[in-house]
Amino acid sequence: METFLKTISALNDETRLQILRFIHENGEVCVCEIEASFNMIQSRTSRHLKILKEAGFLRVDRRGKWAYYTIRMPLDRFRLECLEELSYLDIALPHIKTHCKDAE
Amino acid sequence: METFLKTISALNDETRLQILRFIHENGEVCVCEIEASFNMIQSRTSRHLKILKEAGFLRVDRRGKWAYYTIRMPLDRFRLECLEELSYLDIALPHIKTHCKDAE
DNA sequence: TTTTCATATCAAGATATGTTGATATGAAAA
DNA sequence: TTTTCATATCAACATATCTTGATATGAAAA
Repeated sequence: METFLKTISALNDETRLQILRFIHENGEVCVCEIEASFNMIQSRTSRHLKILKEAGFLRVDRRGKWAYYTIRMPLDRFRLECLEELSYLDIALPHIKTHCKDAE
Repeated sequence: METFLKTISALNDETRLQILRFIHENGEVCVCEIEASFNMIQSRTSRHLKILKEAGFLRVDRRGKWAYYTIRMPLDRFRLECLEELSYLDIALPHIKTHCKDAE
């Protein structure tokens, strides 16, 4: 019950649905790429990623100064269904951009 | 997107998950039965049923003074998946009771 | 080392959602 | 008709969640 509610409440936000689908489509992305692509402030980006991670949708890989997020695999049946349903939705996603010094 | 969020947010509440599963298990129930079984005040019961109905999970059938709620059929794939996932959860459900005058 | 950069966390305010008690509606019983 | 009962809705308050700006952490660069 608790786990299910955590999964559901992670999906209960338009921004997170966009981020989740963005990662699903772009593969591994770092926080600064989401920040730049969505034009969102850093604390907000970080918070949403944390919620998606703790709900079991994402995993992080820290390399150097960066944190790379990907869809956690394997996903259980229900989360996979959610992701699939998400992929059918009419969501306007930004193109991937970056602003890390690293990339200049 | 809007529809998906409505579906998700309807599930984002422990009370509604209990009610949804209660109806799934008991078939057609009237508002007063939920009220009595869950020992909940009427306005609260009514509000949650409305949210579940507007999210596409339930349908109402009004007969005389009573309103009978059932799982809406057919359910689309995603809502069905949610319902199935719900059926696996460890949720303590009350036994069905009634308090309608009608039943005395 | 000190500085810089990417990310995480926290506190405060804004907004959304849930609960309750009171009232409205509408159908059947008296 | 008037009353009673089942249900719906509303207003007020309580609680949860989101957003922002400030600060903390930790790794690489200088």
